[in-house]
Amino acid sequence: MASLGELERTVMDRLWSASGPVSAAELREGLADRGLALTTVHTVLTRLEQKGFVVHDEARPRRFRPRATREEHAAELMHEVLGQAGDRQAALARFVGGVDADEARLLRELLDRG
Amino acid sequence: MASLGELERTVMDRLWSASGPVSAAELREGLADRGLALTTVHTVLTRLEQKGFVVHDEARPRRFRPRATREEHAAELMHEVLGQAGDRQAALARFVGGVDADEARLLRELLDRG
DNA sequence: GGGCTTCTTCTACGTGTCGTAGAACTGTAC
DNA sequence: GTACAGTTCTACGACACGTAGAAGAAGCCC
Repeated sequence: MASLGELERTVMDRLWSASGPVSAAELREGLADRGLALTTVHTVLTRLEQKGFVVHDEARPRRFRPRATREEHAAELMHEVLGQAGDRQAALARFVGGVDADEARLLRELLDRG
Repeated sequence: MASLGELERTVMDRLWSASGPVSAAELREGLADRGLALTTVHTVLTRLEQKGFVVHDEARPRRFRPRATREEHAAELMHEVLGQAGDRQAALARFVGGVDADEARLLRELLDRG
């Protein structure tokens, strides 16, 4: 699983927070504090696309969006981590041992529903 | 959170699989197929220690062990991922949506026990 | 349709991390 | 106290990432 650099992560955050597809120029505006060149934003987007985190449409100012929602992505990552855990059940046990009461309640609900 | 390189991960795997603390020399034997120099193993262990994954005792052939079990580590990582998920509940929902029946059963048990 | 502007792609460079290990130092055992 | 094993220091090549200029492609206006 490819991990992300600091700017890459920031860009993903912006994409996830956005309400829809975003152009490189718009992204750059959102990151104005960093004073990045437009090409820099493009490069990062291209790399994120190569890694499978981002897709773009064919419209002329290209618009980029995350391949998955932030939550889908988190869930995927969690499964990935669990998969490398050796004893999955022990890892799950440790994991649920660390969730707070509200989340435990939510988990019970979700399990009953499914 | 610092992520690991390929050899670093391999070394962690060996440490997690070991029954107790392991010296650099023993580790090197276990990785004999790679034909690594002892200093290489030491370097990797030192870096893992800097990153907080490994600790060593003060005995003279230093013995290294993981700071946490593989499962503790996985659970920590899962919490970390969850923490960056934005909507934790949505992420949890996605997550439990992806566990198989056996694990769902186990989760229910664990939640009832806690 | 020819040029100006904007967007996209290609290429490159500096820096940091990781795999790798020699050199230098330190402790242990006889 | 010297030889040997173990440890730390230092370094270097490769690759990823932040960064961006140069070059190429597309749209726009007259």
